[in-house]
Amino acid sequence: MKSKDHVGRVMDQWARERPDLDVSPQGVIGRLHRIGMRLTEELVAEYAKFGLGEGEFDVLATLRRGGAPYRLTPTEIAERTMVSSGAVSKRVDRCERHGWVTREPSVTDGRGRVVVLTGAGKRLIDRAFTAHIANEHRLLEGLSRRQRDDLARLLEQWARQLGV
Amino acid sequence: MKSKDHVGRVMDQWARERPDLDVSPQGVIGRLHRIGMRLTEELVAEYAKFGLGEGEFDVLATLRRGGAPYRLTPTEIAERTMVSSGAVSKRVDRCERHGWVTREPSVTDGRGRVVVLTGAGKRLIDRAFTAHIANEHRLLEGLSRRQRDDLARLLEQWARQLGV
DNA sequence: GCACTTTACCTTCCATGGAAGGTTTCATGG
DNA sequence: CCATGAAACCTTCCATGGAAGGTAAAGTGC
Repeated sequence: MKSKDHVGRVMDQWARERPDLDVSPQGVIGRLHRIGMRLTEELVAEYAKFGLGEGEFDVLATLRRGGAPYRLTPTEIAERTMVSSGAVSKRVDRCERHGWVTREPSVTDGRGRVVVLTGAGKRLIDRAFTAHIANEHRLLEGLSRRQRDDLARLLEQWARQLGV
Repeated sequence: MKSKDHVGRVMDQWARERPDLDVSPQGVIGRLHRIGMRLTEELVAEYAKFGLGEGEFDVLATLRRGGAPYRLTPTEIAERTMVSSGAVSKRVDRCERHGWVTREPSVTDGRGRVVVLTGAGKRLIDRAFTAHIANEHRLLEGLSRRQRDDLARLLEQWARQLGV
């Protein structure tokens, strides 16, 4: 009989204290939350090795995976990274300060600006992303190939249901 | 042919831009992260209906599920909620200001303090937690009973591997 | 072509959490 | 018993993000 994980113990406590409630959703949501916190810690530690915070990594990776010529508007970046426009402004500020991106005026819209990845920014994110993916492989080592596929499929369906 | 979710599209972009990398972990980690962000938004919105922030909810729920007499030290709260001792200090400050908890000196340890749930705090968290669980049921509606069980099992194994 | 509304981006203010350090108290070895 | 180190909690400082509001430029209706 293997011992419970943290969330299993929490669920037992609630079953005792609030037997009127079916807390089974915590088996999914509680664990997802807790795993997410741990994963974030681990990923952020890897970004830090390259002098990057989570926000900066997100901006550079979003620009990079968009492909040449590596240009996106702040609004596009906000939509793709699920943060507010204000957060994008500040993230781009930090990237700009380090010389990883520049801001250029839009040619088609006088209000618009375009965020452009610099050569230095591209070289940095290419190195950091390689390490990032290796790190993600490591974090998934505890699951078999089959289990990862099952998990990805279940999460994909759920993500689609939630509209994310 | 169903269309891809957001993370599926991101993975396609990386496959094109960085064909040298196996980005399959993102199928799990990227989706988990994105679902986690959405879930947090939804849960926080529910807490707010009771005048609670995420931190306060966490503190009150942790005290409540510990059972009578609803007393824990700040260190215990920090361990159970995965935040720093400084964060616990501030969370307890806010709960105390609202009269949901009190701080009492420890009888056995002159350095120690004990955080105690008040009657008002217990009544509040009991109402809020009932709504919280209903909310979690709603957020899982898109998955079948069988899928939720599979998901919970996979996440439990992964959580144990990660030590969370 | 002028008012009005909308859009895009940025700035300011506030809330929150982590890191590091301070204070008080406890435990331990001599 | 005292000195030293450890533990518990809190406070301060800093980083970050959201919300709300400001500014500039488009779009729209007349």
